[in-house]
Amino acid sequence: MATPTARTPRRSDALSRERIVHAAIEILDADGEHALTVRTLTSHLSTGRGAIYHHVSGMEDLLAAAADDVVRAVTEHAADDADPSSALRGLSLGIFEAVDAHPWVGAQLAREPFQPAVLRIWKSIGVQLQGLGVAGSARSDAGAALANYIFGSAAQFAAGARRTRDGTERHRYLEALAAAWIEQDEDQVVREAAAELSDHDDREQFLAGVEIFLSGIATRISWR
Amino acid sequence: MATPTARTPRRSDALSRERIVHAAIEILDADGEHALTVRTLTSHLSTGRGAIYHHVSGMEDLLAAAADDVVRAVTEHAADDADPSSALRGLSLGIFEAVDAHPWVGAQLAREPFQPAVLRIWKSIGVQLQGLGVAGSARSDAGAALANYIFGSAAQFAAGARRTRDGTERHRYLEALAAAWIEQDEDQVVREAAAELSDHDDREQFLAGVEIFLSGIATRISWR
DNA sequence: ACCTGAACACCGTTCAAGT
DNA sequence: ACCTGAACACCGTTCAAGT
Repeated sequence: MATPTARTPRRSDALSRERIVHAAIEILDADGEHALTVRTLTSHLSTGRGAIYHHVSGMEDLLAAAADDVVRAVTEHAADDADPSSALRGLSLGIFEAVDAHPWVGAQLAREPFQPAVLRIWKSIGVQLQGLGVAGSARSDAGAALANYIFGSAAQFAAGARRTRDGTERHRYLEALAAAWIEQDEDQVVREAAAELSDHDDREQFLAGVEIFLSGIATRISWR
Repeated sequence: MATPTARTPRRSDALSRERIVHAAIEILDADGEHALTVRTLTSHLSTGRGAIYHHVSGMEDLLAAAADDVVRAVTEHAADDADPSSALRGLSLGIFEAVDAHPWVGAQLAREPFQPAVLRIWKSIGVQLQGLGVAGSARSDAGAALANYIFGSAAQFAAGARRTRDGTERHRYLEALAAAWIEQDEDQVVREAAAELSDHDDREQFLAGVEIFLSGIATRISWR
């Protein structure tokens, strides 16, 4: 008996960890972190509530796997660059842009230190620091400094990106914030910071921080 | 008619924002972030569920106020130091120690960029950078770099502190983690990082990162 | 004004029952 | 083995009713 042609309609694919993680990323990207619940996920996948627990251990595992998917794409690219310093710049910027596109990743990276996505970033940084000739505990220290700077920045930017996805809304939001800030505290340092706030560029500021870090490392290497 | 003596038993003080925030800190310190719910809080205060909403706007406000209480104690101390660099070291270490004592603060600082505790830290850093002679957008950049490094570190350490409050448990945990890590990835960089992991000191590593940023900032000042 | 506690509209996870 | 969906044990917030 002849089997049906290749375009036999397979109305629902079997559930798998991969399909679940992709569905989670879709929901997170479309409607944000709050929107991902077991209920929205299983309805998106047209399946029963308990079904996902055959493939992921729970919500924590799912969020970690989703973030790892996004981060993997970045760290794989970063390995291309031959110069360690520019590889570190590229890696940092890649993570910044991934968080900009997927704000939930920023919050997730700060949540759990030993999740796969975080280990992946630590390793990428470590490889490049090795290329710079930093070794032993100096490498751990430098790696931790850059990684924690990236995670802290990612969490802060993510909160901003969540609130204001378009530019003009963002500008208005920051101006209102700066005004409220000055009203609360008249100190000159606060006033100047508020003035910088509404037209500063997150991306430029983030990269400036990476340069500060790289300068700091370079100084300390030359001390040895 | 004589009023009763001063030791008239007032069995329950009136509710206030301050009392609510203090009760929240007690619960957070004693049993961790998961333990703070409107139900545990109101039962701790022997009051009705809705009562707290007369004094705080909700859970987010409450957590932000609790973190601000802890951070305020640190930033007030940090202003004492006359030398800006050592004031920045002292401020950083103070926040590290506050997070060590109150791990929930680490998670909270990464959650929301414009909460009072975060603004307080930004301002303290800004004042000291002004003392170092850093001005304009260089000050924003340097301030953001150090602040985001502190926030990222705080979130990572907090997760560790949450898991392992005593030293031997911690050491065992890190050794198991290092072993799992090596098993998953045999790369030499990972192997070396794992070897550093189980006997590294979070506090020393954090302070090493502060030095890297201070070196980087100093280098860039001398460029101008 | 302040407080109460029931009601509302949700959560993540488990598990007996089905296929 | 994989999936279903009801049940369980929770959440934060609101609000009519009390004082």
